[in-house]
Amino acid sequence: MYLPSLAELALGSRLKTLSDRFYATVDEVYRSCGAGIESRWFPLMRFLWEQGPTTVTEVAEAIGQTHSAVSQLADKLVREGLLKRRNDPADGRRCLLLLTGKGSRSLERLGPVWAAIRQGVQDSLGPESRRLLESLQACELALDEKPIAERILARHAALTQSKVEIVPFEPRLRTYFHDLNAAWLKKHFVIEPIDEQVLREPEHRVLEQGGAIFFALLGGEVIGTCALLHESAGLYELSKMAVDEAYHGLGAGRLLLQAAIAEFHRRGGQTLFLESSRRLKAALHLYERAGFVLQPTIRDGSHYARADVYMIYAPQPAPAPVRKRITRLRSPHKR
Amino acid sequence: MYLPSLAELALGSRLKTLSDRFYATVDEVYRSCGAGIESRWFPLMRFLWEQGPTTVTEVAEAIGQTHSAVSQLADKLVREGLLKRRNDPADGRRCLLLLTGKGSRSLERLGPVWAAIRQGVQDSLGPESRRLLESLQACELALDEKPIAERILARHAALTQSKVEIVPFEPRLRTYFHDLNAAWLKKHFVIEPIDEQVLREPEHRVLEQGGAIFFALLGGEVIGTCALLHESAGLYELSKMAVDEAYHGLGAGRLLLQAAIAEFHRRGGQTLFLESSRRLKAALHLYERAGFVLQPTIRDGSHYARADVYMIYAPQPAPAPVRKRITRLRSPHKR
DNA sequence: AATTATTATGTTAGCGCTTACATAACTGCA
DNA sequence: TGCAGTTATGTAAGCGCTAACATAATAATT
Repeated sequence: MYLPSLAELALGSRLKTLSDRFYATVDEVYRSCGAGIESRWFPLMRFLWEQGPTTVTEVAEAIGQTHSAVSQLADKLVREGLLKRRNDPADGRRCLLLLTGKGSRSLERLGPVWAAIRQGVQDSLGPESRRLLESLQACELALDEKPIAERILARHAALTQSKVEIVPFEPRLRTYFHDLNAAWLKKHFVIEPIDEQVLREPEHRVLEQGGAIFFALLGGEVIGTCALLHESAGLYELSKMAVDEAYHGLGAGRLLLQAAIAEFHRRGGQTLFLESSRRLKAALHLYERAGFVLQPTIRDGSHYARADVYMIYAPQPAPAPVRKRITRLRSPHKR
Repeated sequence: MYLPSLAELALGSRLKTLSDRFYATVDEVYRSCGAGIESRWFPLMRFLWEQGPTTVTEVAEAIGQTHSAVSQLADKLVREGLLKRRNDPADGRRCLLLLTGKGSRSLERLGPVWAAIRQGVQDSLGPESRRLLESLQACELALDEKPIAERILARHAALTQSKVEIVPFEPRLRTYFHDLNAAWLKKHFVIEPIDEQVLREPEHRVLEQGGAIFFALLGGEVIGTCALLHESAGLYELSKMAVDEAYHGLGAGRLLLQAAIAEFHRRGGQTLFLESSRRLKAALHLYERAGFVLQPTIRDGSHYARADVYMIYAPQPAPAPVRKRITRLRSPHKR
């Protein structure tokens, strides 16, 4: 699934889809049971059933819709013979909606169906059912309290001031090194044993071997990381580069690369390479712009099963030296 | 709010509303930031940005939409100049969607906006943000695994077999006596001190005073309750009647009333009365059908501030005696 | 009483999406 | 090789809802 990776950014889309699925499910049940009503009619009809004749606007507020929606739905239900409209004697503008005998009778027969729906949903979702309802209510309250747009714009104003900051490894950030990398590895490939070792013991596997690790911070939050591995004298590997997907586009990747390259120079390195995969288009683009040059072969003795791209850092316009032994490019895993 | 009381029955409706609110919020933010894109375009564009040129169907699957929706959205984005369509050389049926330069540039500028959206949502929802996302994912997985409609229909088949069952008080059910009543009290009124006492200590306040309590069970689950209070010699009060809103329509209310009335007779009671409120239309209707008759006055020395209806059990067609002292009917609380 | 707001509702155009269908291109098997 | 089935996509009609407007009744103010 792609949408979950976008977290808060695609909530509208996911909620809509889920909503449609619930509507469709309930409609299927109603059809199977010969209920004679549709899922979208339910809030209106149920409300009238409980509360008796009610004006359009009151219903609309109760069921969280616009008055237009209620008015139009009412027209349709009148045509179906489930509803009547009646003028409010006390106020000529108002229009009372009330169930007809047929409407009431339809609902009265639905008791067992509703119970079954509740139980069926609970069966399917388990304890998640309760949690979803609680989250929903909390969100509704939060939205009512203060429009989120305000907070977002405030955050945006703050963000355009603040910059992504690059810091070196600290023990308390170790877990981020693992989690940020595990996210993209799991999404696109699998976590190979060598990955797990490096990610779990960065001090031992990276720092003590003469490498370095950097983190990208935004407003104190860790949003990305990358490692410079010391392979052998003068030979370094750029690896374990990861930026939280929700924070792509802030330039964190570019800054991490720059930091790693600066460190490579500071340590007097001679060759800096990286291995990657053609599937990671955005990353490859980033590497190119930072001065890495695509090699026509994969690296001899590659560390990773997923590697089908080999790049060498060569900031000068002159291309980096090409290795003699030519290996056939592995084709990317076909989906 | 009315919809939350429907719990699992109105999920579609609530999710839809929430979805629309998120869309609207994000659109407002995009407009304020001059982003030049709309919230509904985001999943498609972001996906193309990350993955490069992709066919319509692949995009549709990734972002959880139909191919038609993607195709139509693509047309619109092509008109906006953000997208290009290109024929797949390898397969003449396919159509690759890819961002134009303008499209890519629009997205590249959005990094800080996305970060602000994430942070803003988290600010507003607090820890609920994470919980909502987790619940969402769990629901999506559950729906994918097995269609809920099947389970609901299975439950429905079982329910139409099984019946609502009425049982007397047991200590282990004490909490239901409280919770079921607290639900409607809180929804329509407030919990008065006398309510709290009776609900918290039913053994002391009801049973030991010569009263009785009944519960309605459905498939072992407690869905309703009601109490018969012993007021004085021969005088009983029907009170604390509550049925879980999601299980209205199964006849639990009627059965509870019948049980209480039978108990009243068994104990040789002479008068059985109840106090209620005009706002509880459905309940009043139920009382009438069970043989209670509306009195023109409220009860002298009423127990409850919310009471504006006084009914006496008089199963014969002959009306119950009317008290002498006439008190003005309190008008219902105007909303 | 006359006026100006406010409130309640219906109406219209349009958006986003779906379903159902149509069409074209590809695949596999006899 | 040819034909049936499958796959990828576009198109049309329609649904549910919204925003924007129109209208009428009521409430508030002068």
